[in-house]
Amino acid sequence: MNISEIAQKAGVSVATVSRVINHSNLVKPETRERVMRVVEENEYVPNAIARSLSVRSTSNIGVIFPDIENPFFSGAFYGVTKAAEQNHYNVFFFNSDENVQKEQEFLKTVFSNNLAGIIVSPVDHYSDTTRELLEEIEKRGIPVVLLDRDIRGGKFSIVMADNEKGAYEAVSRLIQEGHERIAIIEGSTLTRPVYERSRGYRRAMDDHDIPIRGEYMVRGDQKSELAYQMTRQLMSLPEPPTAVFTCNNMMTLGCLRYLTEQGIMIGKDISMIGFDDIEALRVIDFKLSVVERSESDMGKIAMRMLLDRLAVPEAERETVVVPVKLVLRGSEKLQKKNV
Amino acid sequence: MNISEIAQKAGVSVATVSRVINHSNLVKPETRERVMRVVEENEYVPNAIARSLSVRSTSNIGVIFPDIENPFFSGAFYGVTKAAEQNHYNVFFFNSDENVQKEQEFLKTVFSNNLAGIIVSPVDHYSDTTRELLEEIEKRGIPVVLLDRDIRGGKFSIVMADNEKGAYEAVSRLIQEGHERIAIIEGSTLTRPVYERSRGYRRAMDDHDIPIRGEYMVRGDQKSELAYQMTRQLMSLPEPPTAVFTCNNMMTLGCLRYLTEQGIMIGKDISMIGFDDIEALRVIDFKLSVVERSESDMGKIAMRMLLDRLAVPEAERETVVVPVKLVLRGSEKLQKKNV
DNA sequence: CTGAAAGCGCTTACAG
DNA sequence: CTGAAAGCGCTTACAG
Repeated sequence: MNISEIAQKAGVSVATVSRVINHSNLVKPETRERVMRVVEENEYVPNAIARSLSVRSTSNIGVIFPDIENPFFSGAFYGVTKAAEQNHYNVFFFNSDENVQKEQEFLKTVFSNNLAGIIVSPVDHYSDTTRELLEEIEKRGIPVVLLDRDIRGGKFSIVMADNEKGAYEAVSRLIQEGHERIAIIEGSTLTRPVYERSRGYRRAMDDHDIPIRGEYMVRGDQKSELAYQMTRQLMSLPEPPTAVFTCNNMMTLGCLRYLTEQGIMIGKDISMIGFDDIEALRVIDFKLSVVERSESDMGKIAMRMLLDRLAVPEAERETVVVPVKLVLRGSEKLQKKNV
Repeated sequence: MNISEIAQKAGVSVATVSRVINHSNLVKPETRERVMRVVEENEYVPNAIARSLSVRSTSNIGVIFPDIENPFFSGAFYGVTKAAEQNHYNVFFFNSDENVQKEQEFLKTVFSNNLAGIIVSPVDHYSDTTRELLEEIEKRGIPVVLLDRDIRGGKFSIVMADNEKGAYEAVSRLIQEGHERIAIIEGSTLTRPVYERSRGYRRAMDDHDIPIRGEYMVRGDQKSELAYQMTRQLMSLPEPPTAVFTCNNMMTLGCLRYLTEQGIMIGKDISMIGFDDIEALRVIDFKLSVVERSESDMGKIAMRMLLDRLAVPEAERETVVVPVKLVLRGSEKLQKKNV
């Protein structure tokens, strides 16, 4: 069933049918009624592909995240789909797997798929190629909104958490508990959130006149496995840290795995605060203190920003910072007083 | 940059350019070379929308899952995107939120978006409307693959876990540990996995001549919150169960939350086995025994089945059952010997 | 208010 | 091996 069959059955031209289904107001009420009846009787649904080709844009947006299995991203993705659905947008999803090449492959399909806009968490803060691709996309009138991560030298709309503040408060708290030997597991510095969390760490240390020791700043890659190894490295130091701040939830898990395997008790033998809450641990009342934020809100806000840009293309790029909250549950403390 | 500009620059017709980019072999090598050079110089990428309109199908598949934040589904989704990417398919994602209406809304967009195929975990096993929509979709030549859940009276390809066996083994194990008062938190019976897990429970009880007590079979809705309440109901019974089997990971979390809040120790005061592993608990060596399966494999297999159907449309519908594994970590036991 | 016609950017029988 | 032309199903100036 296509538009010309409907036109024929309703005894009008395809132009008129098109006007009716697009709610144009230059069509006589009786005509509209007649057409609508035929449309309903035949359960006619216009072909979105043909429409897209004609108007040269779609109601499809693209989302490119590095790791959909990370609860932060699945939460943010949920927020995006929710907001998209309410506004009658469809969403394409691409998993970049923390791989710049893949990300760029996906970015190149934006044009051929005529996407209306994209939401991206770029893999590599320093990738000029990604930045150029994103700029090219914007130049062609397709708005880009970054989520959580941004990119050096770029001037894009972005929604992010108050990373530095979260880290600052977490580390300050550890200091208040009497710690000086505080480690940070950073994740690759390729991302801005990690950079800001690292800065929060350093500022907290500086403000409390605690010297920063290079061997306490280790670098993972956002994933669990490397954080596990980095934790082993930290704990093998001649003078191991007495507290650890981990920069994201997957790395928190890797760190916990090592400590658990070694029988090092969290909140007893070592103190710990992680960035991002971990539902399963909260549920069983495992005393992990965390910096938390609302993932799904971040997704909704990103979609909202995209819609705004779509409505007013020449609007200013904006930066939205969502609040974080330090939730203390006990792991920031130390029972053995060996600090 | 479109096909006719390329044709002009290369001094050939658009038909020839089309043949070149589609790897048709009826084009002279020299011509092909000349065209390819122009294509590359101009970084020409064909418009996928126009191609779709012309060939009346796309390289886009749709995925409709009830809850992307559930690690089972985000894992399966990861598998789907991975396999899709390798085969140059894009994926649309819809979150049905365990809501039949939303699911059906999405299903209706399949035609207008010219999807090549869809992968679905239907919300309601008994929804005739959903079944009819899926049948309509197949009738129009668009293959449907169900993942994890199926639908009554439908005849679709499906990939699922060996649910009954998993439940049977879990419950049998609890019985071996000496339990007779074993509860099951079922989730809505609207889904087949839950139905099969329930059957595994009953068969295990029957095989060991343990009478099944209605008050021990309670019904959640796949989500955490209701499982929490059902656990409270169970534990408030005059004769509360001594062991619990939970039918999915979200319900396991809800159940754990209640027990933890009440200070009921898992593996000490009560025994427990859940369906689906929970990474965060494994990492901290929380002794939860579970029935595990590979989520991402299920996603990959679903995509593989879809591709097969796309390649051979008249192929038989198939059912793929992926294996499950009972992983015992201690929560199946009971330290207080009050069984 | 309505229709005829061109156009969106491709593909593909058909003819040569 | 190659091109002219029709067609995919819409939208939208243009003319009336």
